[in-house]
Amino acid sequence: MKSSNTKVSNAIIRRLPRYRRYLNELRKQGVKKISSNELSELIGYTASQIRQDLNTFGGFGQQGYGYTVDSLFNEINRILGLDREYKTIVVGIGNLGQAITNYTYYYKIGFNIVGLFDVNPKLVGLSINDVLVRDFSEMSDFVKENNIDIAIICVNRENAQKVTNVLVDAGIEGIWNFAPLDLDVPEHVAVENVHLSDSLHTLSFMIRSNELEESDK
Amino acid sequence: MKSSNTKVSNAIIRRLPRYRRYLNELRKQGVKKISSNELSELIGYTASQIRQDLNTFGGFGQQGYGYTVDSLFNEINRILGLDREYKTIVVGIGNLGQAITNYTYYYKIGFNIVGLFDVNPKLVGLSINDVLVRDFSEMSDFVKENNIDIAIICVNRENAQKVTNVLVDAGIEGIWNFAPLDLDVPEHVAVENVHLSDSLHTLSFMIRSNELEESDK
DNA sequence: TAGATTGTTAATCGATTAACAATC
DNA sequence: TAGATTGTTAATCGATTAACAATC
Repeated sequence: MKSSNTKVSNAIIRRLPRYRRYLNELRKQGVKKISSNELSELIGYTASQIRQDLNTFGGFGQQGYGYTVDSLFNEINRILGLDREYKTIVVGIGNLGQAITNYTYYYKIGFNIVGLFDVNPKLVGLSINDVLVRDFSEMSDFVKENNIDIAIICVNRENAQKVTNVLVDAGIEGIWNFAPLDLDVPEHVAVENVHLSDSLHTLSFMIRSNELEESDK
Repeated sequence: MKSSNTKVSNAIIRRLPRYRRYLNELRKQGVKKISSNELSELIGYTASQIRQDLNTFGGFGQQGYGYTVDSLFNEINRILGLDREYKTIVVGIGNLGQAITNYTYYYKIGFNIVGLFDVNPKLVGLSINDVLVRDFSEMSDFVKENNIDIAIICVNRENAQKVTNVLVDAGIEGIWNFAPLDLDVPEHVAVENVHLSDSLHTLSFMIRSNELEESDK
């Protein structure tokens, strides 16, 4: 594996989880080996790009043979940091927060939801999947005392930066942000945005483009 | 506005909703005019890129003055296809489906949820925001009869392609896909994915990178 | 060994940035 | 008019693709 301080381009990072998804499927189907050409057919990236991408992190293949599905899958898991567990909290337990909590709880191995926080007294005291909803005022201490790695932000736009500041001060490592704004954080804190509005607007753009193309004919 | 068949790069498309978001904020704050330099400061793209991006669609500014916030906001709305309404259905009314339904209903003007579908008899017959949950078997006819534009797919991985095929046959224009796979659709159908797993794995990668960098010092 | 396929270098393509003429 | 700032062309940079030598 190459030096960790070689900055990996964003384009590659975005492709990694996709490689993982397809390799996982192949693995489940019992496929043992795959060549960059076969993978290309499946994923839709060029074989050349696949080889380039993988070689950013190391030589995982074997000339004349291809890649062993299982070991490549494991390598990518390791690259993605999925070979460990993350202590995770959710902030903002409204509709979306509850759904994301359940989603993460049931489907995301390694991301352990250990705390839920909200300001709404109607929610504080309730439990979701046996995890208690605590008052927001307790969050800072909780993050420090339990060495929380990741916070999932599901509060509204207006409060998201304030929540973020508290999390950063308490030593959070990563934020999965569902609030529709770009958070201001120091460099050592990772932020991944899920901007649902932006995504829906992108869909709208594509539909409009298709319609224009149709009417051009 | 330039010809609609000039293919707009994906990079630009992804930036458009972000322009919209910042312009909307400025508009709400009562800001009347803005230069590409000021906008650059705010959004974090270079002024040059902003001018390039906007000029892909037309000359919306005025030399020596800048851009009028209100009219630029309106132009971008139009470019994004947000100057119309979309008849929308949600397929798969589990936890995530319900959350997305509520989210879209309350926050997304123009995306009118007019139908909900599921196979679960416990859900069929219920209402969310006064919209009835119907059995999946009724979906195809419903889409045809009501000229549905957009379907939001919140079913599981296993059923997502099957659901998609029915939607495509019924004449859907766009799909907002929350299932963790890449759907196979004809070219005239727009698909926008929200791959929550991929997003979380990207966050994991970034956290790991930061940790490696830290330990390198 | 011969064939296959990777790993890697070189070429190409596209996107971003810089520069500046046009013009409000 | 002078100053400011866009719109647009040219230069640069980075990412993708092609080619092929290395090697299993």
